[in-house]
Amino acid sequence: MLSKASEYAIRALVYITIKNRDAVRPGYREISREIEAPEQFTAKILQTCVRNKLLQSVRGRGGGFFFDPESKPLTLIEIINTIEGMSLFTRCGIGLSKCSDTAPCPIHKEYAVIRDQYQQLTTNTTIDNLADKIISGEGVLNRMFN
Amino acid sequence: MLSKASEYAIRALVYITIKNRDAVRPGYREISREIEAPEQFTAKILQTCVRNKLLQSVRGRGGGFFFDPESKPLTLIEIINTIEGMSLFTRCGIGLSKCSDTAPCPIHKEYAVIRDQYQQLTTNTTIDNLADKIISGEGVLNRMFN
DNA sequence: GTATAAAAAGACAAAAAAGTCTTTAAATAA
DNA sequence: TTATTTAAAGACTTTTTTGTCTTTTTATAC
Repeated sequence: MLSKASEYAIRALVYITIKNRDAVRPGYREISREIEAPEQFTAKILQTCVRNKLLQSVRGRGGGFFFDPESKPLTLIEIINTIEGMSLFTRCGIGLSKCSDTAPCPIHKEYAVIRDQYQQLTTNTTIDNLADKIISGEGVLNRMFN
Repeated sequence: MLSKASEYAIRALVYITIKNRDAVRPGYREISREIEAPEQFTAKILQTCVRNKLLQSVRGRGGGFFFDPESKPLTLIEIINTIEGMSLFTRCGIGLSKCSDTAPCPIHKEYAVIRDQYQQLTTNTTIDNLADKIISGEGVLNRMFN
């Protein structure tokens, strides 16, 4: 299960993407309100994204967050890795420190299948994919858009 | 991802099962040592299991933990539910409070598939299944058994 | 230039999870 | 009966995660 920080990050970045498509650069107040996440905590998470070049920002009047239109699509796994690291995709299913294909825990194989599927999903899904679904009405972020 | 408490619980209960098959009722000191988990924390987790009737114990000299041989096989999901609840199997993939089939988050369907597979795995896997694998040498708990 | 509006930064606080310590209760062996 | 061994119980501590508050920096508008 993702940390709250990762969840907020994904929701925030989807929101930013949607607004950017209308040439708007939202600020963290608006973002946190719309994705229903704590304001300052959202700000801090977005700072982390900016520091790690997943996202850009401008300060001052009329500032806000935005994506470089030139940059390649951002995958969920990149965000997760930035916010909480990769342990979700590497950790043993029952917490053995030295579980591996050669010395597997008794649920290793079955767990690895599921864990790898999740890794595939987060690798193949981009923030743009999610934004598309919101805009097409296939999915919901929280509030409605207009 | 499971909490550490759930991981320790599963490992401890597998260990107890294996020892019980040799008519031995291990204590929490031995258990925690063998599964490489903190001693008192393991004791507390086992207490929770006993209180919730997943497991039995006897106090005093020669006491320890054991399973009622009459009781039906214990599944992983029962243990997880006892230790940390079911949120792992119900929570939205990006943390939306009101994500559902009718108002799905943009990754709802794909995430639900994986989450349900994990639920199936933990529902269909019993502590005995894991113990069997250890004994047959297909899997490893941590130290070797003899 | 000055006021204003925004993100950045960092210290701080609260909550949750993980882990420890000490005392009590219960069972057995002697 | 008494000593010993074991689990139970509960208070306590530490660490991690989550969240807040205050100040600083930077950009823009006037």
